Amino acid sequence: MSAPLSPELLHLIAERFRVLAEPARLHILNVLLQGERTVGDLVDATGLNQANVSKHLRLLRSSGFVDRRKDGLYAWYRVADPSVAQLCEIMCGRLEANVAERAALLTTRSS
Amino acid sequence: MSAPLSPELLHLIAERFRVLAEPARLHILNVLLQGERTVGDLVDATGLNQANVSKHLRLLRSSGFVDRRKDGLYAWYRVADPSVAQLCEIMCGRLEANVAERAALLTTRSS
DNA sequence: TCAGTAAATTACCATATTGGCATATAGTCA
DNA sequence: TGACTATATGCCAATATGGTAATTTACTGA
Repeated sequence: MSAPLSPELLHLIAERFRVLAEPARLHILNVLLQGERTVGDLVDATGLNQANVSKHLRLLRSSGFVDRRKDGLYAWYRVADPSVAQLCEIMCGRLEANVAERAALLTTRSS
Repeated sequence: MSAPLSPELLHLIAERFRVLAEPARLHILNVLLQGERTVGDLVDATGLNQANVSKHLRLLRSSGFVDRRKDGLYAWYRVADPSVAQLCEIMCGRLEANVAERAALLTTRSS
C-alpha cells in the first residue's frame, strides 16, 4: 500500500474486506479455524439457518477464503486462506487498543 | 480468533472490516498513508467530491482509523491506526497469491 | 460586519445486501 | 425406483449504503 493504487486494485481489496465485514461470516470462519466442518456442523455451531450458512459459504468460497471437499451427501469446508486468522487478530488487537485508549482518556479527564 | 467469540465482538470486528470495504475509503487511506492531508487535498487526490470525502472521513474517524487536527479553515487528517497499512498489505499479498494460483492452475490444465 | 472559503451536514435517490422461506439438486440406501 | 437427507438456489421484503446537490457551519480577512 504505497504509491497510487489503480481503481481496479482498490476495488478488489475492498471486495475482500467486504467478505469479512459480516458477523455471520466471521462466526463461520472462526469455527472453521478450528478445523474442517460440514454445513450442518456450521448450522449447529452458529445458530444460523441452513440456507443462510450455505449462502455465506458460497461467498467465502468464491472469494477464496474457504475451500470445499465433497464426500457423499456432505460438503466439508475448511479455511483456505491462512491470512484470515491474521487479519482478525489485527482487528481484535486494534479493538482492544481502542478500548484501552478510551479508558485511559476517561481516567485522565475524570482525574 | 480462537475460542467462541461473542456476538458483540463479532459485530465490532465486522464493523471495522466494513469501514475498509470501500474503494473510496481505501483510496483516501492510501493517500493519508503518505502524510497528513486536508479535505481539499483528498478531494483533488481522489477525484471524489467534497461532501463525499467528508462523509467517508467521518466514518473513518469515528472508527478510529484516522484522526483530525483543525487549523483555521482547514481540517488536517492523518492515519491514526498503524494497522491499516498492515491490513491492506495482507489483503494485497493474498490477491497476488490468488492470481498466481489461478495462473498456475491454468498452465497446469492447458499443458 | 460582510464577503469569501473550507468543511460538515442534510435530504434524496438508486443500488446492494441480508435473512427467511420455499424449492431444487444431488447423493444414499432400502 | 422411491423415500430420505444434506446442501444449494431463487425469490421476496426490509434495511443499509454510497453518491450528489443544496445548505449550513466555522473561520478569516478586509
